[in-house]
Amino acid sequence: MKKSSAEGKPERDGLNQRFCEVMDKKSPIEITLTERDESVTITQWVYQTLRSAVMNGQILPGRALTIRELAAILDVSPMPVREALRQLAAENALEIQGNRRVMVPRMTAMKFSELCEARIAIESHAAARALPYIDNDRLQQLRELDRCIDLAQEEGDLERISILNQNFHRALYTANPHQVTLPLIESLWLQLGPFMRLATSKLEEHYVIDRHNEAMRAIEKQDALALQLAISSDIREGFAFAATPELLHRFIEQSAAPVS
Amino acid sequence: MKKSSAEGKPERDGLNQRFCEVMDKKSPIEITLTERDESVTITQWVYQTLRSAVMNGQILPGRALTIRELAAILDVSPMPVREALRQLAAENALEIQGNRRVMVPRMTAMKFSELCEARIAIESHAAARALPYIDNDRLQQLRELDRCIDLAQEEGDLERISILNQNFHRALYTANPHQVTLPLIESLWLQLGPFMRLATSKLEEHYVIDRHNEAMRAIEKQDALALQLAISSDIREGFAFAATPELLHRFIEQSAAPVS
DNA sequence: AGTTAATGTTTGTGATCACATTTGATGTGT
DNA sequence: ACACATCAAATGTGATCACAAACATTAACT
Repeated sequence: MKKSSAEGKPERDGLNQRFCEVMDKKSPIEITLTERDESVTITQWVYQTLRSAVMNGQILPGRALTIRELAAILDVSPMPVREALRQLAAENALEIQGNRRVMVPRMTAMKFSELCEARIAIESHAAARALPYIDNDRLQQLRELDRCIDLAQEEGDLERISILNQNFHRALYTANPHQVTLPLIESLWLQLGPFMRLATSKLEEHYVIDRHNEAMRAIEKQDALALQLAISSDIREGFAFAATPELLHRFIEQSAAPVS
Repeated sequence: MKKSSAEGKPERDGLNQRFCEVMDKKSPIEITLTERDESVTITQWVYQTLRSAVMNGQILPGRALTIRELAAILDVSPMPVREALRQLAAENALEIQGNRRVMVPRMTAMKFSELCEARIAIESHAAARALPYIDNDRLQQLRELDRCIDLAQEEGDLERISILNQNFHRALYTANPHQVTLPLIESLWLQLGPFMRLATSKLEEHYVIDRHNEAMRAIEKQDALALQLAISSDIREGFAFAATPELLHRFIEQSAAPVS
């Protein structure tokens, strides 16, 4: 089938997750590999893998991504990589330069600010639009997620906090059965990428008011304005660490490749 | 030498233009073909062609699009079609079902409403964010576009009105050099697709207040709220014809494939 | 006659090959 | 020593082929 190398390559045993690192001429690229479910296409698996890598900031901005290199890392043929890259580029997770080279877009302070404000504008809108559709089941689901987040916050499990926080927002917006903005919101999440993780890590320090509880009270009262305010505050305070231009600059510089 | 591929520059597709119609077992599919510039990759040309076809409502929703069929129509190999389809699907212009079949998503009254409200929320935000960056050049450019729209409106050139209207909005939002919402906005435009054209056609009948002029006065005064109001009104009144559930329903039914 | 099983066709997915363009290194000239 | 021309390796694009799953049609059976 797709196996062409006669070499006894290291078998993928029950280990659910491992790391693959390749030292290229440029900078090393490290991607978390997960077991591929046979029921999903290779392209989808590659897409999800690369998406996670971008979201987790495992690929540093400015680094040129080549199809063949990624194919070698993921141990697949170039074809699925090609399609996954194009899809991610269409979602603004990756950027195709004039050279037809693909890379993670570099972050700037202004762009970061714009992304945050866009998140606030769109997500508060999505929340208000979802409000009338929230039934008891959904409310209970949101409460459960909020509880889990609190739990994860006590344990300091940043990975879990980040994912659960996304799930909370997603569960809120998808209450609207005619939802059309979630793909746009997810695109913004992707572009904010590793900074969302930084946000959650800093959130633990400050441990501000639980805006999720505030949001739920607004939902119970069917108060759209209060809900929008809660969501806006949640997002804004999530990135409060970046309010200090100094800190923001440091994070951005950290992820910025040297100007070539 | 260097081509900005990501830029969707408005191409004058009025020159050599012919139609290609294919009668399949199902429903006929008719796509406007334009001359392919040699400096553009085939994939990009296919992408733009299919994108225009979707935007103009030349492909009726629910119709299954197959790679080989489109490849035959466009007289290219299946490969560029495959990539273009995936890209359009990532932009929510097309929808991939579980069957791995691709089609133009069907429109519903509620979805239409959600798309309009999303447009208003995001575009008024983008307008406000662009306001501080609008200089004299940009203002003059907007005035010129507004003038052209008025001209086209007198001539009743719907095609031209639609394109110029998009250009006006684009020119406004892109004044912000750190713009991040334009791709999201264009995704919404794509999803509204043929209805934007219907909107302009109906607009001619009513010929409401020129909201573009109102927007420009707001810009001159640097009045963000007034600008947001003008943009919101422009969008809402553009789809005012759909305010009547009866009319909206007729348009949607018109483009809805029979339930299979 | 209506439902189900079997079969031939179509379609998406993935792999491999060919080629033009770009990249990066090497060598040359002033 | 530095700028420029030259050349080889690498890369994206596009085409073609192979195959399994899905589809549509036909045949068989209750």
